[in-house]
Amino acid sequence: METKFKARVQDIKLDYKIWLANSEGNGILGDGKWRMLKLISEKGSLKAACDELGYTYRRTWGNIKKIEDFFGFPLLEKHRGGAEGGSMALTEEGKLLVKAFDRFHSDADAVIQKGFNDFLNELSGKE
Amino acid sequence: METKFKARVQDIKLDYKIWLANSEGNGILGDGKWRMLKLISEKGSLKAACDELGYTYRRTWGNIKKIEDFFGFPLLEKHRGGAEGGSMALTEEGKLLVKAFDRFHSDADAVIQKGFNDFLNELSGKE
DNA sequence: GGTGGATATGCATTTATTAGCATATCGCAA
DNA sequence: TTGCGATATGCTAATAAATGCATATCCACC
Repeated sequence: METKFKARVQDIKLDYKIWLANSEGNGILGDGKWRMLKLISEKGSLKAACDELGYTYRRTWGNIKKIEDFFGFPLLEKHRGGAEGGSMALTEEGKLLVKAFDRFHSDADAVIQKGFNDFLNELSGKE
Repeated sequence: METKFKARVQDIKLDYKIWLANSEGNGILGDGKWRMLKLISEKGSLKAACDELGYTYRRTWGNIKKIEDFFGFPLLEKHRGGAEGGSMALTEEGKLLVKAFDRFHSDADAVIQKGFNDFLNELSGKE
């Protein structure tokens, strides 16, 4: 049985976000900051990562501080000065956090994508 | 092997949102609006539902309009006037949409909760 | 035919987010 | 020892989002 939804189904996109929050419900680490951590690590530089993603250095720096304040230890080694001006790299803890979130996220991606397909089928009346 | 994260793990909460968007990426229907639709249906009234959830009538009305504009047909039957002042009830399409999103959401809830537990264990160094 | 209470909608105001500017610090290399 | 480029941080301006009025419309019931 077809439904009125069928005609619109191909225009429906799915989006979702997962994030960690503190006990007051304030966001600590989510998709955006996670991707940023990975890119900083890859580039070895906060500035370079911000330039690539189009984020402001100021804001991203504040985000990193929030995450580290929550955990109570640094996720990034920061180096100032030198020929290159400075650099950043993930600490061991930073690497572990990114790796764990990677796995979490890719598991969630798969399941949510499948659930979305089922959802669209159900809307269309295919079951 | 224990990690520095272990001491903070019990303070990490998980939150996530799933929503449908149009092709421009604008949000159409997400967790909040979905819950609101269900409550309107339950109460038979937009005003009563807003009062209960603490949302403003003005804003919620606009949200409903956005959803219906996207789909091109109504999800709610609206009645004005009468002894009670007016009422709302889900249309057949509205019921189908809520039901499909219900299933989608509960599937996602289960998997994400499990993924989060695994994530915390991984952070703690339990594997 | 007037009342009450909910739907319907515009608009001004307040509040929260984000962007952007300015400026200080650091340390290698020329 | 001076310059360069990135990290570090305060503060203000611009945007976006939500709130809060105000007001009109509708209609069963008395």
